[in-house]
Amino acid sequence: MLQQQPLTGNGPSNGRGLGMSGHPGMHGLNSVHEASQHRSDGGNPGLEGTENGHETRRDIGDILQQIMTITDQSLDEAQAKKHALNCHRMKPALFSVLCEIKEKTGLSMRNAQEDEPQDPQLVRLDNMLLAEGVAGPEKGGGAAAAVSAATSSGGMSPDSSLEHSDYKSKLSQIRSIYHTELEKYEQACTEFTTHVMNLLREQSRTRPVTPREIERMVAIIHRKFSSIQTQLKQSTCEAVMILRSRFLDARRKRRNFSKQATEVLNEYFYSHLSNPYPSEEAKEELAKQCGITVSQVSNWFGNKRIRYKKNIGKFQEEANLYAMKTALGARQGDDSPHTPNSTGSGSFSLSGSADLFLGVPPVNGEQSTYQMGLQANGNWQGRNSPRSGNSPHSDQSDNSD
DNA sequence: TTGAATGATTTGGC
DNA sequence: GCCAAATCATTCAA
Repeated sequence: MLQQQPLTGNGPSNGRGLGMSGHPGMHGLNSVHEASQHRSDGGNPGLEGTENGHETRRDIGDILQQIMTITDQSLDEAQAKKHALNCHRMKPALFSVLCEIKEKTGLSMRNAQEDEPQDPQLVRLDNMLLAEGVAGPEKGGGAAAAVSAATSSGGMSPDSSLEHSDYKSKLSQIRSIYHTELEKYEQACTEFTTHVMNLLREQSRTRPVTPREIERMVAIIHRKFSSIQTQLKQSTCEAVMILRSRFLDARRKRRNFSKQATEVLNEYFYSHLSNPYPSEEAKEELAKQCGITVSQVSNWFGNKRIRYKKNIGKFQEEANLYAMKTALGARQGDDSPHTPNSTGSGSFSLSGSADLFLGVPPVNGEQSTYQMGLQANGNWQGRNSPRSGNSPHSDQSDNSD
């Protein structure tokens, strides 16, 4: 992990005895040793406490000589020698020169690797986790997203609140695990970084370790831990996706409408059999009464029309039932003040109009499609095509089309 | 387990 | 954007 940079001899002291061409580490120091020996007037190691330049050079030669022989000594001797070297008065000067050389050569080699842009995949993962309410402040984002998704697809059934709380609790679990793991990684990263920094500081007593080098090392560690975090984020995203598909897929979670809701819809359908196309306003009203969405009302009428048309005979009994029921309601309405919800039809104009009795079979039991509101060509009465400009609703003045 | 019922989605026309 | 028609996917009763 820690690399001793080759000292190439491009430093400021090149040509003055500190040229370290071609060999990393101690080989470089060997060159220093040789060079200094050449320039130390045949230098005699061991001379100390001198005041002129010659003796200074002898000092350097002495230090280098001691460094070169330190590995040949026993551990105790080496420790003692190391201590002596650290206390040597020339040590700081030599050390700073080595640092300077290393800094220059190291920077030129590594500049290209730095300041790399943020990983776009990580950005996407972060955004997604934020949107799902897993990352960032807990504000019910996931649950809100769940509700929004379910509503937009028309899948909000009356008993969906239980499922949402289940979804919410599962999402909360994922969130909790994610944050615990993230915290663990961050803690491990901090601990490891501190450890490495301490090691480097310790090593800096015996080899040149620049602050820049420490910074770079910290950056490398952070990058490594960041890649682990990316994996964690990816797994979390997958878990959220699975959760979403399990809880929020409208098809998967289809629920039959309540009996009362079906009754309301059927009542409207059979009382408007000649033209079973509720206006936007009527759909909204029906949706309100049934506790479903407008799009669900549209779906229901779409399905009902097509299924009714395909098999009128099958729906005959149902049609009669609702026709009689509504007629009865209308008659009661004549006798007493009309109660909008008495038949489940709310404020609709279920006036026992002609539509109503189109569904009642003739006495002889025969039933024509015309009487059922369907023309021979398969179109509904008053509705030649979906794009007809006039309102298809015989008893509803509005037409949102 | 099976088949009918039913709500949702897709496709194509207008 | 709404609708018809076909289809899918799930629920539910036998």
